[in-house]
This record gives sequence, structure tokens and C-alpha cells, in this order.
Amino acid sequence: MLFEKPANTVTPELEEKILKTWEEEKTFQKSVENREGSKKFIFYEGPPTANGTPHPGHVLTKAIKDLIPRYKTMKGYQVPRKAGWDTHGLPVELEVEKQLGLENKQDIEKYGIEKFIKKCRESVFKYEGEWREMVTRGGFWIDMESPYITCENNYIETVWWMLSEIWKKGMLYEGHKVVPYCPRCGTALSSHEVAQGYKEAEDPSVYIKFALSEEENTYFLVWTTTPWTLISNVALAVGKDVDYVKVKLDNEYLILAKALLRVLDGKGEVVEEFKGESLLGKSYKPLYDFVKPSKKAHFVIEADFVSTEDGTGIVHIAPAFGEDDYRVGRENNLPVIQPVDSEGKFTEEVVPLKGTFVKHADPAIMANLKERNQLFASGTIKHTYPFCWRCSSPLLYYARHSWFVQTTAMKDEILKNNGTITWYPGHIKEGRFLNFLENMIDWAISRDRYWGTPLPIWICNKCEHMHVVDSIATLREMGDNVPEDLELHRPYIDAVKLKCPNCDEYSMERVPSVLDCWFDSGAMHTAQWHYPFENKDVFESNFPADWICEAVDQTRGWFYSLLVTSTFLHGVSPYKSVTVLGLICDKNGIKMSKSKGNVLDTMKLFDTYGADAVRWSLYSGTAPWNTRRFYEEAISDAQKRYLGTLQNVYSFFVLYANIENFNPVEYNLPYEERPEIDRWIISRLNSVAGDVSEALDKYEIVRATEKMEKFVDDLSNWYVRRCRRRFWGKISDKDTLYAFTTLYEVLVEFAKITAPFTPFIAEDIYRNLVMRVNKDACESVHLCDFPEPNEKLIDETLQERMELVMKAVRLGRAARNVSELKVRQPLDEMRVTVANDFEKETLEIMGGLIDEELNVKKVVPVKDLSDLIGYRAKPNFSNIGKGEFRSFMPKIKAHLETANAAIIKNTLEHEGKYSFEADGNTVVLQAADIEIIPEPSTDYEIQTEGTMQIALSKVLTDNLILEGYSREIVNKIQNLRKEQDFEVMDRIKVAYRVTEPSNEAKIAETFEKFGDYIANETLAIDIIKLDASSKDALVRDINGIDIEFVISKEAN
RNA sequence: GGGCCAUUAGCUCAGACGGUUAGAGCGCUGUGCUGAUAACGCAGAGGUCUGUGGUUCGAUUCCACAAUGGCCCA
Repeated sequence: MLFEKPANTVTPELEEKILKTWEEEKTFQKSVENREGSKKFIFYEGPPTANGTPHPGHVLTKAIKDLIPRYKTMKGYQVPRKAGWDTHGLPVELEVEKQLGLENKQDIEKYGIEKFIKKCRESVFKYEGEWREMVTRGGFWIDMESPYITCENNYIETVWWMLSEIWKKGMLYEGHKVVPYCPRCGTALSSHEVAQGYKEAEDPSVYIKFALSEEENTYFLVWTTTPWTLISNVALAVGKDVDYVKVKLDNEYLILAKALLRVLDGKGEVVEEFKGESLLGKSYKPLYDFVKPSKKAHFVIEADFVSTEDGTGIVHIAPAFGEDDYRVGRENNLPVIQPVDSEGKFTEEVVPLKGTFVKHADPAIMANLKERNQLFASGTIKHTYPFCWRCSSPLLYYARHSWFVQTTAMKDEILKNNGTITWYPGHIKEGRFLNFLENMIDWAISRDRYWGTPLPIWICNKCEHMHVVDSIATLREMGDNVPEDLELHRPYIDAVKLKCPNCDEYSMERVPSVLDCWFDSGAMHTAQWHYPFENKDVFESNFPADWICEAVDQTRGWFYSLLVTSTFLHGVSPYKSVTVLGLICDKNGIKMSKSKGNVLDTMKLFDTYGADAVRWSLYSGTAPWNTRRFYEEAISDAQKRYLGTLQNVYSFFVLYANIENFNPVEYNLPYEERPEIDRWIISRLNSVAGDVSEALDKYEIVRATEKMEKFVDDLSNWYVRRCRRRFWGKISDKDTLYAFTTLYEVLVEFAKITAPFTPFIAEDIYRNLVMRVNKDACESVHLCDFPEPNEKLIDETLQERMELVMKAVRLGRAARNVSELKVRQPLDEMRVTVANDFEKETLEIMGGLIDEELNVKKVVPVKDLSDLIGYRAKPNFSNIGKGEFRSFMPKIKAHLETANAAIIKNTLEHEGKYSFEADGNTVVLQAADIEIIPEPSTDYEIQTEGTMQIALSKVLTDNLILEGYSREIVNKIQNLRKEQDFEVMDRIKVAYRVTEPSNEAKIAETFEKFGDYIANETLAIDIIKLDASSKDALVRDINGIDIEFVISKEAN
């Protein structure tokens, strides 16, 4: 056997075998090395974290991130693919805390930071094995032998260098950030954690009166849901353009927004009206003076977030306890009053409430204000409020000390660089991402935690001199006794003291914070190469990335941190284009998540359906950025629809090629000599090669898969189906040789097209069909070039003609279906309307395909089918019954039924009415009085699609009936051969007997006329008629006539 | 509360720079093929293209508003 017989269906075992070959032959490495010196296509791998198991979402990401680089590689680019691991951060710490039974930071410190960090480091690669397995099994090619790892010294050193560069630009500063803070856990929460904890809550809703300093008996009316923050009030904010009113109520004057007068319940009288602008700068008497403000406070400022939706239009500002408050506080140079400790309790400055949890202090504060006549009204409000996802404590927005990168100073640059990025889908660029960038705030990069890149900031404990260390070398230079094998993590690095240039002693200590791990991953464009300490040229030739791809949750994550860090360091975006992937949901559209228990086990899917099927199901169907429903049926569907069909064609080819011992290398047949249908499928192949390239160049993956599925369908269900007989012949026959050659070429080239998508089946086809016969071929399909469409072989006209033929066949099949005439029953003719000479010509040239497929004697092109369509006229009874000729109804009916309906139709169309004589009267009927019903000829079945109409002759002549018997007999004998397990090439003897004597004549005539045909088709060397029933006989129904058959193998 | 996205057949999804009759796969019903065969083909039924307004000769497509769902942010 020249070729190995492929399995009927794709098996996961085959994939395992191919994986082994790739590993042994280092195919992936070669695919990169072979392109040394070629133009590069730069791809950056977003680092996953290996302390969690891979999720179907990761499989989608990996699948897309594998397709494009494979494609680009085959297109001639060199595509290095360095893997990466994200290793720092709170999730790692939480995992370890859980494992050790630690509950909070105090526990960790008690346990010991050094031990804790060691555990974190061990935990980081806990699931690396599962990741590797998923990546390998899926056929995802990425270099996991030399990944970048964010917790390695080299990586950290580059990050330090980046931070010091930012510092040198004066854009690294120390400040406060209002963060959602859990007072019980003693830690700030990330936005992701906060989002998990929103709950419906009931809080106080109070209206407070703030007395103006300059005007007697006049008050600002202010609304708040957090009375405890009033102690920290430093300002009131209004909208500049908002309308405010002064209302006289009893003996007091209240100021509030005009639009919110309703809070007074219609009481009082408006005495003055003005814009918010005129209130700016007015001072008022503070409610409390527990803490003396360090700067000017207690006056009216302007803020853009003041709304007139609720409240009073005057907003109480406490910069320590609100993000907006903090921001306007900075803008207006207001003091921060922070009399609350890290457990959420008032400090001793607030004498009467000292030690009280702030939320519990609300009633006392309200009572106090009421006593002082400063409480206008109070009630409660239901709203959503964030709670700690771990312990359910209400979160406080709390100003914490933090280090910042002043991203706002680079905002214009960052926006400009976003402008250079091509986003897929485009709306992210101008929508979600731009929106996020425009609301940019400075990046709080410090975390008061343990397992992370330590901030390289040292401050002198004597003179507060600050230095940001840019390298290990500097550290050694400035540090005291830095150990040789220094580990750059806490607590080791904390012990390093630097020499203060002012004080001339080792009095500089590192600030205790670690770095936000988003900065780590965002630094990969530079840190993965340990630039600038080494690899200068490598960095330069690998920056920026041509393309990156991650899921939509990275918009505010990696996409942002990459862009920001690169804008600071290199002035440009680190990626030119980015594909944003949608969420993975289950069959019911519910997000797949561990907590919901609806996560599919991808390894199991790989083993059941094969990685190719999983991959194809992820590429096809819907665009990558849409949410994708991922479920088992979708994968088996992809397998059947695409891979199964392709596999079928492939095994069909091998079956017959082996019988004929067809060796493709022995032939080189000119295309122009081949039959039309061969040139057609070759033309289609070349079109598809072009279409797929065009689509992938624009990252339009679904469009590529659509074209490929259509091609495979055409190949199987038209080319192979129509050409089956050709493959049964001998290759000494040219037509058969052409067929083998053509199908061979198509399969080989198509394997290259599908290689980036479904690398396993592609490799199997290629290795079997090419490498077994051609020792000089590339040693893997993945080392081949992607097929370039050969314009000379694309024959648009031919493709158009074939479309027409297929359409006619479709209509013919529909006609047979409707009239219940199976294809085995030969029919006389099919008429096909043609709109022009091109169509007429097409039917003349290619009508043979239609004849055969539909089993009709001839295909006749016609201008129209008018001679086959008649009409029937019928009175519209309800209409006529209402008119003046109602008494003539029986006459009208009789007349319309007998008259020539075509003439009536014509007359109505031209004159709008129709009249005739009845019993000496003229009956005049309007168009609405007559229904014209088209009545096709009973001899033909008519079908229409677009402009094409066909009429299939249904008339069965005696001869056609006999021929029908013969086809049926052949069919039944073939089945018997199969039932009796005869070989395809076995010669047989046939004996038959008609059970009903009255039918004998018909069958005798059939054998007389078509006996040779029957013998030929069934490889029968002898057909005899039996007179008596035989015990071996099997009865078969031949179009209503029972015949007993006895078939036997003829000994050779 | 804000931003973005989606809403097309029973289900999963394409699509149309606005134009005769809006497509595919699955499912369903019918049927065919039987030298690719525990595979496969074909046909049919099935749609007020979420709703309401607007622009237009013409809107499922463009615009506005609304409803529902999703994501992100508060």
C-alpha cells in the first residue's frame, strides 16, 4: 500500500501520535528556526497565573493565540513565541493563607514573612503541570522552555529600572488613595473583589443644616447617607451652573438646588434664586471641631459630579472617605481629616466616640445634631452598597497611604498612542477603552502586602532623602553588606540599608510596600528580555508587538498596563493591534465559573473529540469577541460538519488510490487538459486560499472558517459525489488519472490551508499523502508555506457556471421530492429557463452533470415555461354576490370554468374588466370579481429559485418504467452482494424468479432490454431465470413487483 | 447611576455601504443514496429581523427613545 489507510473518523489516538512526532522532531522549534532572517511577526504572550487551573476561557485564548502565529509562520514570517508566567499578587497570597489557615495580616506576620513568601513561591507553579498538559495537548505552540517569569530577579530588576526611570521623570510620588477597605480584614480590596460584594443595604438618609458664617440664620441644606463622615467634613460642593434657591422656612433661610425643592415637601417660600457659581468660596461654620484642619477649610467649592437627581444639590465633602471627595480635595488644596483607625474605629481625638466603629456611631451623631438643631430631617434609604466578600463587613472608602505613578501627566500621550492601535472589534478603541482612559486617575502602584515585586524606594529615616534603585548594581553600590545571592523579595530585601548621601550613614530603609502585580505583567514588553541590562538587540527587534490577544477583562488590566508602562518608557504603544476575546459561557449563556460549577473539562473534551474539533468549534460559528457558548454538542457538531467531512474525502481518496496503486509523483498533468469539474475544484481551492489569507490578514477568523466549511462541503458533496465513478476506473484511463491527480492535489493544498486551524488532521493528511511518496518534501505541513492563490487557475466563469448547474440540480431534486419520483426512476427531460446566452451555453456545456445527477435523459434550456403553465378562472363569489350580476352566478361559474382562462387573464390585465354574453345579457366582471389561478401542466413539476425555473417531466413511458426496473434490480443486487460480504471485485451469478406470473412479461422485457446493463453494473457473468422457488432465494420489491433473487460468487 | 455590546427560525449564530423572495448549522417532518456506508445527501415546514417613533421613494439595516439580557465601572 502506497498510502496508509486512515481511520473513518478522526481519533484522539492519532492526535497523540502526532504530538509525539512533533516532540521528537522538534517541529515547533524548527518552524521558528526555519524562518531565521525572515521578516518578524511579533507576538506577546499575556502571562497566565499558574496557581489556578486552566479554564475553557484560557483554551479559547490559547486557541486564537495559536492560530494567528501559525498562519503568519506559514506566510513566511518568523514568529517567536515566548511564554510567560504571572506569579505575584494577592490571589497567590490568599491561596497560601487558606492553605495555612491564616486569617489576616497579623496572622501572616506572626507566622513569619520569610516562611510565608517561601510558601507563595511554591504555590506559584502548583498547577503548571496542568497548564503544560492543556497547552501541549491542544497543539498550542509556545515556547515554555524559556518563559519570562515575573518573580525572577532579572525580571524584577528590569521593573526596578522602569520605576526608577519614571521617578527620574518626577512622575512617581507618594500620596493618598481612597480605597475600598475592609476594617475587619485590615486590608484594601481590589475592584474585582469589591464587585463581588455589592448587596442591597439600608442606610441612614439625613438632611443637615450647615450655618453660613456671614449670614445670620441662613443654612446650606446637605444630604448624606454616612453621618459618621460629617466629623471629617472640610467643604461643601455645588454645581457651577446649577440653579439654587434660598427658601424662607419658619424663621430660617435654607439654600438648596431649585430642582430639589421637593425635599421641603412644599413648605417654605422661595425668596431668592441664583447660580451655584455665586456660592463659591462662601464659608460656613464647621459642624465639629475634634480635629483642627491643617489648611483652609469649610467653604463652598465647585465639583463636576454634583447632580440634581437626589440629595439637595449641595454635597458634603470628606476627602478621607470618598474617591471623588479626595480628588476635589486635592484640586482645591483641602486638608484631609482622618480620625478613623485601621479597624474602622474613631481615634481618641473624637473624644465622645473614641473606639466606636464608625457605622455604629451614626445614631449618636444624628442625635447630637438634632439636639443642636442642625438636623433638618432623617430617614433611611435602600441602595446597593459594597460588602467584604470574605467576611461581609460593610466596606469603608478610606484614604490610605500609597505610591503613585502620575499617569494623568501622560494622559495625552497615552490617548495618542491608543490612537495608533488597531482594535478588534473596533468599538473597544473608541468605546470601553477610550472611556476608561479619559477618566484616568493616577495609578496607585503600591500594595501593603508581602508577595510581590518590592518597591525599590529607599528613604532615609533621618533626613527623609529618597532614592529609587534602578539595578542590583546600584543596590550593591549604595547598600551595606548586600549578600552575594540576594533574593529580591521581602523580607530579605527589607534588611538592606542604603547609605544616605546627606547623612553619610546607612540610614535609608526600603518602604515596606510591594508593587501592584499589574505593573509586573504590563512591563513584559521590556522585562521579558531583562532589558536594558542585556539583550538590547533582542529587545529592539521584538518591540513593539504586531499583535496581542486576550479576553475582554484585560481592557483595564493588561491592555492598559502594557500601554501605560510603554508610553512612559518608550513613548509608543507596545502593540500595534489587539484582538479582544469575549466571555465563555455555558449552553444557557451563563458565564462559566468554578463557583457556578458549569466549567467543562477541556482535557476530557480533547480526549473525546480531539483537539482539532475543540479548536474548530472555537474558531467557527461566531466572532471571537462575542460571548461564546461552549458546550459538548457544539464540539461534536464542529467535528461532524468540518473534520468528519474532510476525513471522509481523505479516506475515500486513499481507498481507491491504493487499489490503483496511484503514485502522484509519477505524473505531471497540465491543468488545461483536465475535465471541467477538475478545473472547477482547483479553481475553488485557489479562491479559498485567497479568501482565507484575506480574512486572516484582517483577523476575521469566522469568515475564514465559513469559506473553508463551504469548500469542504463542495469538495465532498459535489466534486467527490459527482466523480465517484471516475475513481472506480483504472488509472490507465486518462479520466480516472485526472481525477486521482486532482483530488490528490486538492487534499494536499487544503491540508496546508487548514494547518493553522486544525494542525493534527492537516499533519496526518500531509504526512500520509506527501511524505510517504516524496522524500524531498518539507518534513511537516507546519513547515510548508501557506498556499498562495494561483490567479491563472482561478476561473470565475467556470465557478459561476457550476453555481448555475448546482442550482438547476437543487431545483430538480426539489421537483422529484414533491412529485415523489425517486432518482432511480429515469425521467425524460428537464426544462430549465435561461436568462441569457451565458446560461444557455452553460447548460449546453455542462448539462451532462445535471443529467447524471438527476437521472434525466436530457436537459433543455428554454426561454420560459409559459407553454407549460395554464390558468383556471374562478368567480370571486363574495364579491359578485354583492354586485348587480349576482343572479347570473351559475352562468358565470359555468362560463369561467369553460372559457380560456389565459384570455380572461389577458383581458383583465389590459382592460381591467371582462364581459361575456349570457342569455342575451352582457355580464361585466371587474378584476376583483375573478380569481385567476395558475395551473401548471400535470405532465411537469415546476420549481423556482430566483430567476431560474425548471420543469421536470413526470411522464413515465413504458420504456422509462422498464429502465426504472433495471436500476432498481441493480440496486437490490448490489445490496445483496454487500449483505453476503462479497468483495468489491467478485464476479457473481444471478438467478431470479418473479413471484407473480402476471408481472413476468414486464420483467422479462426488462432483462431483454437492460440485461447487459444489469450484468455490467453488478459484475454478473450470468443471469438466469428460475422456474421454481429456491430455498436460498431472497425476495426484493422492485417498484411494486416482488422478485426472488439467488446470487452466488463465481469461483475464479 | 454611568459606559459599551447584544436582541434575526424552536436552539446556536451569519448577514445586508438602505433596494426583487433575509441565510447556515442543529432540531423537527418527509425522503433519497448504498462501490465514502453504524457515514452521508436532499427537500419541506418554521421569521411582523425586540418594540415605538424618525430620516427616506423604500428601513430588519441609518438615527432617537424604550424594553430585555450581558460585560465593565460606580
